[in-house]
Amino acid sequence: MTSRSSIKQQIQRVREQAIVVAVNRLLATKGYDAMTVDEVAAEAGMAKASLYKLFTSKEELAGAAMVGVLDRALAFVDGLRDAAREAAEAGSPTRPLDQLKAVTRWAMQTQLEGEMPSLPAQNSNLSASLQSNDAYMDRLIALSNRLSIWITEAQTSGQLHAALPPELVLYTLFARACDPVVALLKESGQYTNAQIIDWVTSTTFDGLAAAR
Amino acid sequence: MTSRSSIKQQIQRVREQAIVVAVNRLLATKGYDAMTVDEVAAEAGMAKASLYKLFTSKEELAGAAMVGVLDRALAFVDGLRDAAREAAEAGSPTRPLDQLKAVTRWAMQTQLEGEMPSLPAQNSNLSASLQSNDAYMDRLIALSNRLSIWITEAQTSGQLHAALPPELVLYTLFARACDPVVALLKESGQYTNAQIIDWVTSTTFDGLAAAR
DNA sequence: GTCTATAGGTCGATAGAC
DNA sequence: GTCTATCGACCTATAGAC
Repeated sequence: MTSRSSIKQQIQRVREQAIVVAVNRLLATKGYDAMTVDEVAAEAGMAKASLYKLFTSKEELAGAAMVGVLDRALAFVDGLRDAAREAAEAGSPTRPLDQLKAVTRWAMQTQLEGEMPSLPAQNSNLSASLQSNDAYMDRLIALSNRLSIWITEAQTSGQLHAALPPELVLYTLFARACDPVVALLKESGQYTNAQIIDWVTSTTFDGLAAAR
Repeated sequence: MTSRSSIKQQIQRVREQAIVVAVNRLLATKGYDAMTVDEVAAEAGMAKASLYKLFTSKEELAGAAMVGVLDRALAFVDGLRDAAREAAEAGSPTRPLDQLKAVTRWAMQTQLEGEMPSLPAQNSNLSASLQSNDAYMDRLIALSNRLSIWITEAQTSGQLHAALPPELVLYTLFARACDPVVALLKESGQYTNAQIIDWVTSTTFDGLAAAR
């Protein structure tokens, strides 16, 4: 009995994952409004009715995809933190500023790979739905907290402009994660991904102006 | 005859303007997808059918609003250019970098006033429609050209990081004109518009990192 | 005021596992 | 035979277009 139910649950998990992967790609390529639930079902290889057994609305689909990226971001951040801890014990501490840069680069890489889902900034229904989505909010807050620690440390140690509100720095990092500039440079087809990441990271932290 | 027809044309212009103003505000507040043509007609104070006599599609409405902002941007840029010319003749030249900063501040101010229409980055139909809209493309190119002159000058004179492709700088300025960070800071309600503009301009040109 | 297409959301028939 | 997962077909509201 338990094994039967466990197998069913496994199958269900697999189908859920197929859906989330499809949603992630569609959100990354077409955006929320242009994405239709029919497309999601088709790309996940099942009927729309089956999809609606697992997710109750289009908004919930978006929420699940966002939970997915936030989990990946948290895993990356925790990896960085652990590496920094080891490095510190080995006598070569990591600067918080470099951790923030690494996260930024990870986000841009994800975007360049077409794996960064992005939602419309202005959509009150969707925003409301996300804000009442506990799985999403927990991860968003967890990620914000981890980043805020590095931001504050970098400001205290004079690596980040201390006059800026930490909030502004945090928002800026989130905004750069889906910066249209990255997509525009990629579309131009003239630059390598590595080049794009270097440049946009550089403008984010050091600005457009020449070194002073 | 001619006067009657001219009056009709005047009325038509007024109605067109009412529509464009409505579209501009709706695009700035709700975005393209959430904006309905019914709302536009209601806010412009006319029946939807009348609206469709003047604009043949929702995409054309968006195009007209974009032409509107681009015209305002061009007017602002030309004002700056003329002022700089006079100042130069009076012996106090203006740095191209400061011109670019002024344009950035103007764009953020416009956004904070809820007058910056913004379109979804990813919407192939809309993009295609805009790219075949001559009025829009002419102005976009005109604005890009004027900004590119300043960008190149600022790079040659060492005010802007010369290793960055001018294209990247241009894209970044356009992106900052509808930067979500501005909206987020405004929503937090903790800062004045002037403060927000100063901070975001500063991060755009000098970055998040502390002065080197 | 009407038409129509689209897309979010539902339902009942079917099939396969036990 | 029952139970349940699945899916094609369906419904309906909305919004663009005339």
